[in-house]
Amino acid sequence: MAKQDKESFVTEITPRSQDFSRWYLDVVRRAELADYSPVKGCMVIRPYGYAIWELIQQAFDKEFKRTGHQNAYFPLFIPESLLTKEAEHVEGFAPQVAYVTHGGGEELEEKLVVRPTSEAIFGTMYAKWIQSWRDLPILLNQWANVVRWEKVTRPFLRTTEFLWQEGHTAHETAEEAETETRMILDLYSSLSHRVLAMPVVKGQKSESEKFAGALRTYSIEALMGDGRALQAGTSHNLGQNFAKAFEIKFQARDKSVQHVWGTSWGVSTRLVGGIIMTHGDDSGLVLPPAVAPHQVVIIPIGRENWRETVLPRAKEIQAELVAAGIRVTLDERDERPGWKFSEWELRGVPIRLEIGLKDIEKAHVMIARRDTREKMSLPMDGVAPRLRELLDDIQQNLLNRALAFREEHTQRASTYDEFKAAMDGRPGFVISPWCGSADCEAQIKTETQATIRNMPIDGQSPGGTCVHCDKPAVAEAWFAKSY
RNA sequence: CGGGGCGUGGCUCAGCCUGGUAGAGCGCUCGGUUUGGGACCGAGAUGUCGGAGGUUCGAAUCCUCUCGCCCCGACCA
Repeated sequence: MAKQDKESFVTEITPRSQDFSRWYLDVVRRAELADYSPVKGCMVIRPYGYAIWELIQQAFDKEFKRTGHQNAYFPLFIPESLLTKEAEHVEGFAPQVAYVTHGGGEELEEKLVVRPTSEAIFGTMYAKWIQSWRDLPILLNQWANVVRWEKVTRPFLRTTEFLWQEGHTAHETAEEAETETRMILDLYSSLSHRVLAMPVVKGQKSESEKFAGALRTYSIEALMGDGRALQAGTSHNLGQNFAKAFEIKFQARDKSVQHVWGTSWGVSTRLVGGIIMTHGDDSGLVLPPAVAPHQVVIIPIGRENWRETVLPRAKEIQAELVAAGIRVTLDERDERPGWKFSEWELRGVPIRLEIGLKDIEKAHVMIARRDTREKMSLPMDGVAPRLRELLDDIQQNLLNRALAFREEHTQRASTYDEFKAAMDGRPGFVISPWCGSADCEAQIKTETQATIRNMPIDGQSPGGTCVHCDKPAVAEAWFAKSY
């Protein structure tokens, strides 16, 4: 706990500048987003945190459906033999897999793995369902929990069990699979910007960072408030790797028998952590209106009998806002207004609406926006459409602010000296040409802790030589220390 | 998994070195006064001191083991 000066109204939150990690944990705890559970590495997502996740889910799910995907549900358990079918896949996930060895009081003949991801089980079922090119494409998604045994965990950012969405598709041609992979990447990027107000860099992962078993992996990478990067979503072109391992075959238009081309892609509850670390400040959470469980909180102000004098009018305004499609809550608890202000700021509610007798007399209300802390007076008449606009403005402002932050924390380096200076200086992205060698990548990581986050698809052509060695560069890579 | 730190009421922590009836602030409950930026007064409730073993007449305190959390590194959505 850190005592604050009088100007920041919240106590028990460590200032960001003092200790970013602690600040993050304080916000998660104080805003009641999540709590530690009795199980190591597993958190309980509390109602407020879960409400944010539900809004994220809704926004993403809508886009998946719009682009032709259907939801389904596949089992939590996967027979060990299935997971081991794709060699690179097993190797990648083996250290993180949890096993079920007993059931019904007896030892199982074949161990079951608790899914760390579901390519194996989707692949197995796709092999049964696909016979003809007419069965393609198959475009499925599932919202599920997965388990990966992690050594170091942090709420939302890395937990042993986490919630996510995983899309699994099968296509007739390589081109279609690549189109799907890239389309999803674009969709993730667009949702990140529009809904989470979290700018991301779209790009391809290096060979060493790609998904185990994929042909290639694309990711969206966001920059957190402490200058570290967060992988916020991945989209994999699986090629025919899983199709061959699971014998997912179909008879093509030319009568030949071929393997399907697969993709898989996912975003997780990690996005909640991304929102916290992108927008939050020393007073707590700052939520983009699109994912704020309460977009407006109404706080009645009054002396003795505010319940009689102010509350009825507050309820009318609440009804007006609800009718306008705004998520609004009225805080009529017996607490002092100042206490409520702090409490809702800590929870990141975008707009606070204060209404007291003075306001009712003048037929206006007091408004305070969370992002800029600006206060203003608005006429009661037409308050709903005005707040609607204000919410849009806050959403846009948060994105702009995050974009500006990323600009300030993105540097270019063409020599290794410049690179190291940049990494030691202002934390953030450093864009540099790279030769494509895993050795260079590994050495840079050892020496600076920075990794290649990705290589932007629409990035500039590199030119010149690798930032680490003197071989010609093959790509322009975005480096950063990452979560 | 290595290095470091920490586990005492819901939260933040004191007490441990030097063993002897478990404490503070905040929060919570009740009553009252209050209410436009985290109010005040009064009265209360809340603890197997993370867990297990040991040493001792006696352990929050000493010893051993163990579990969990945090920070820094190696692996990952």
